[in-house]
Amino acid sequence: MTAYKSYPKFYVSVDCIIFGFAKGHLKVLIHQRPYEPGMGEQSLIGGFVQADESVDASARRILKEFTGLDRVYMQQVAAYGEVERDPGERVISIVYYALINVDNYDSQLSDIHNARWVDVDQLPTLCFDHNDMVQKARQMIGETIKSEPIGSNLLPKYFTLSLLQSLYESILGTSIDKRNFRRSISEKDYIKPTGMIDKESSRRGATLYQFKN
Amino acid sequence: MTAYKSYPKFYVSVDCIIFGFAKGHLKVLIHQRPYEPGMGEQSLIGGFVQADESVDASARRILKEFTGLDRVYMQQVAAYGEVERDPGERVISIVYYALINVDNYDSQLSDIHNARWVDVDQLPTLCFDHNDMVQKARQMIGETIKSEPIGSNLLPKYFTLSLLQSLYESILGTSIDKRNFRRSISEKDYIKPTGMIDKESSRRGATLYQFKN
DNA sequence: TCAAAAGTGTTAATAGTACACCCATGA
DNA sequence: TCATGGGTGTACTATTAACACTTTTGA
Repeated sequence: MTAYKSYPKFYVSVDCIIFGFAKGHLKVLIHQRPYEPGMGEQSLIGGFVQADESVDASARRILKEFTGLDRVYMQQVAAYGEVERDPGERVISIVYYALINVDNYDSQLSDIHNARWVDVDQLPTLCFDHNDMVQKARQMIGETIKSEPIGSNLLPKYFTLSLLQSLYESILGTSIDKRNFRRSISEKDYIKPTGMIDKESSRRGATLYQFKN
Repeated sequence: MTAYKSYPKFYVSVDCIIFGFAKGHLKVLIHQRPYEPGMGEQSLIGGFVQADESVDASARRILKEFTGLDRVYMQQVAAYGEVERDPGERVISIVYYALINVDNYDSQLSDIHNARWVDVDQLPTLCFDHNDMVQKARQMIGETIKSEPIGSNLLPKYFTLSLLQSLYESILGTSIDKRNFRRSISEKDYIKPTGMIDKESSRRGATLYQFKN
């Protein structure tokens, strides 16, 4: 037996900040909250931790419910534990972000939940503390992308250097010099040219790259 | 009313990694776990979140119970949510670290709880996932001290540059060149000389500094 | 022929690293 | 007088930032 009986228990939710990259901008998947309190307000994708699953597994389950995706790059952001953060009942939320390829998920699932992509720089007011969560997650990916090739999770298999640069610019919220960017990327040795040429986005055509291994 | 009734609730604990700096080494305050499961095992300082307090407030309360200290520099580390992490019952733990001055807390309180300082590089095996927690927290302060003057929380009011350097070395786990260290610190402009001389730690005497404002 | 995106090097500034000797003092 | 920790500067290397023009091609 344990000595825990005298302590209170709490609902524990998981909120997922699902990032995607489309039309040159970093996007977040949001939907309308389907239940009270705050029904109809804009909300991150979330759910409650189940008794038999770890919090990490809960985040993976919720992501799969909304996207059909498994084995996605996810990281914990933080726990949010203010007493009144949910105006209905006390809920402690543990937040994760996920990076997905917007061309490669089950959009029927997200449609069922009325989810939509919104530009991270033009987020509407979300319910509760969800805007804070997005801001923090965005800072985290900004730090991470400086040292790890997490862009591979957001881009199509083949991509041009210009697209890759626009991803970095969108995540970091800065503009980057093209020559400096290309040099720093080539030094990092994450990507390799495929020999294929993309003719869609320019007349001249641009070399298509892919992430290594 | 809320729609949450069908979801399970969980015990939520807070574990505090209380860092101090003594005898040239970064230390952590640990004690023997006072209840089952794992009674008598070495453990971080922890407790359960109460119904009417935020998780942050819970961390502050626990810190105060063990040290008497208020208004301490604390940061959330992460939430730990594996199903079996506590072998007794399901407990989700939210971890914080705190930085305190070892000369300036109520050691009677820590004595009551049989707490003791151990070198972070010589930690015994702690219960559950507590060693993982310490490792992660230590990485965090290593990152933070590179850009923020958090040393002010760990050092006495007046300190020599040698002591400050030994703090950085202990946190980062590296040795630092004395001249390079002094240059980088003076560029950062965190500290100022007091004009006082410390005669304790050297024959010649060393200038005592303090953190600005 | 021109608009639009692709591609390509050099220089300057900054930050970080390596390295060795003299000083002041109390025991 | 000597052992101990205090204090100081310079050269090299690596990283980052600034900056502009030519190429290709489809419309």
